Amino acid sequence: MLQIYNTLSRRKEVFTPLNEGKIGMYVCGVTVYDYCHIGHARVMVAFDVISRFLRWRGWELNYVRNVTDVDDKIIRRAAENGETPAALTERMIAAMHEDERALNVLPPDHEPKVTGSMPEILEFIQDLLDKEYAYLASNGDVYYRVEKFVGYGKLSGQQIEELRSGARIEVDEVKESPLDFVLWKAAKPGEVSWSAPWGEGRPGWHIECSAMSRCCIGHTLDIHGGGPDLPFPHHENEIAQSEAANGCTYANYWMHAGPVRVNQEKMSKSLNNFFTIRDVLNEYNPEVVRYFLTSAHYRSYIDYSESSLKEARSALERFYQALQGVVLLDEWPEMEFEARFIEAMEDDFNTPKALAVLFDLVSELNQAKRTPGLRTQQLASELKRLAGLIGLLQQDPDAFLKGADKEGAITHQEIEALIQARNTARANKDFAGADQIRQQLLEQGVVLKDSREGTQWYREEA
RNA sequence: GGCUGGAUGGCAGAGUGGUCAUGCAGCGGACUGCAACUCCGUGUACGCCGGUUCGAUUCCGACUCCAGCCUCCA
Repeated sequence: MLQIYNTLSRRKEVFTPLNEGKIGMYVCGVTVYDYCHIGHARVMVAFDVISRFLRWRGWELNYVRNVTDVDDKIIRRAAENGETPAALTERMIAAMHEDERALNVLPPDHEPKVTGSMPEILEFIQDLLDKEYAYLASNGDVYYRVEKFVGYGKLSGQQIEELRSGARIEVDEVKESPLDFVLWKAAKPGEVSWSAPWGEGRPGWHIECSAMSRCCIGHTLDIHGGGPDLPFPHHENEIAQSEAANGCTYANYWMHAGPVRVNQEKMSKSLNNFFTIRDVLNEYNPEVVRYFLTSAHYRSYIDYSESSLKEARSALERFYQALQGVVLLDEWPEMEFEARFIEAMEDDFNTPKALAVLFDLVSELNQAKRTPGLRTQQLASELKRLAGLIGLLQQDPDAFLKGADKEGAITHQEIEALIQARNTARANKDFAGADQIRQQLLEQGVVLKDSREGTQWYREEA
């Protein structure tokens, strides 16, 4: 029985989809004016884990994640770079896909863009105008009439009176109420724009998600997800738009990932304290990053630091050391680990709990390895299979542990040659010479393991 | 100020009304020529104060502190 924490009710609820066996899931994606950072990676990985698990459990999932490719920041950045907005967004989308592939994040079923969804957006705004939930202001903007929507603030627990008293007073106010938000921005000279019955311009931020989720999934979403900063105002505004236009519940389960922090502060573009995914991947194996993001529950905050990445690396080393040298099977009997793993995952996708099950499996595997045989192979096969359900441990153990040859670092070939020299020394009982070679390799980050089958090695960091 | 969360052993991080989380690091031992890996063993953990209870880290209330949102932000 799957339970999901619903931001709307602030508790775990038993998950029941609208249509039996099928799930429509919409997740707010990225505004593509810059490279993705670790905060983005967290949302990508969280919903990747969720979507993989839902599918494996037999649900037919329609996973939609949008791309925001029209926005003030994009226009500004493109102008700074001396390129067109389209050229900028195209580059950033390609980079995003590259980052995702590195992190073993599977693509969503649909990835609609704002620029590709203009008819749906115009239709949606027209709906809201017709129903008088929207109005055309004197400057050509179209706004949403927030105070007409009963229940505004229900997702984030906001009271409309509190919001009103706290609202900023803006100069040159053309809105009926300070709470109203923009659905359509009238075109400024020289900016990209589209024509609409009410005038040239471009869509506001929130309307795209209401429009795209409606056309890709339907009036009611089973799951709507996103980052930690989205419940207010973005998702609140989406609810207002969609429920006013469609006359029914917008989303049954709201899921929000927790923030990534750096030095006790949220990592964000506005604080400029972010690490891009590609920066981090320069230093760490992508799976280390994925493991790091999976090692805490998706809703809790997580601290990005060198030590937490190192720890993730150590944990993965334990997994891969256990797997190393074991021949995997195609078939093997069922094991109790699966039930425990599923139980953890069905408890609001509790990956730390699921990983603890895998560590128990490793412990049993290591014990079994003392008398190698079928049991060892079965345990190793089961480990790789269960870890694969959340996108982990699919690399070749040697490839992970030894790492690829890098510029300026000692190569596989050089390492193997030194190991041979050392083994010759050992055979001649020249232990001082052998230890000198070991020390030499250690200084380059290479650790040796002697065993009956020969000398294994791995890099301390990859 | 309003709205949400959170406080667990050296660190990371689950969880539970009364016997084990788990990982990393540490310590002792086994294994090893020495190591590494691994195995065995090892740690007065649950912010503070009250209450409910035979019993609370776990339930309830107050307090303190921390974070997120309230402005573009995953």
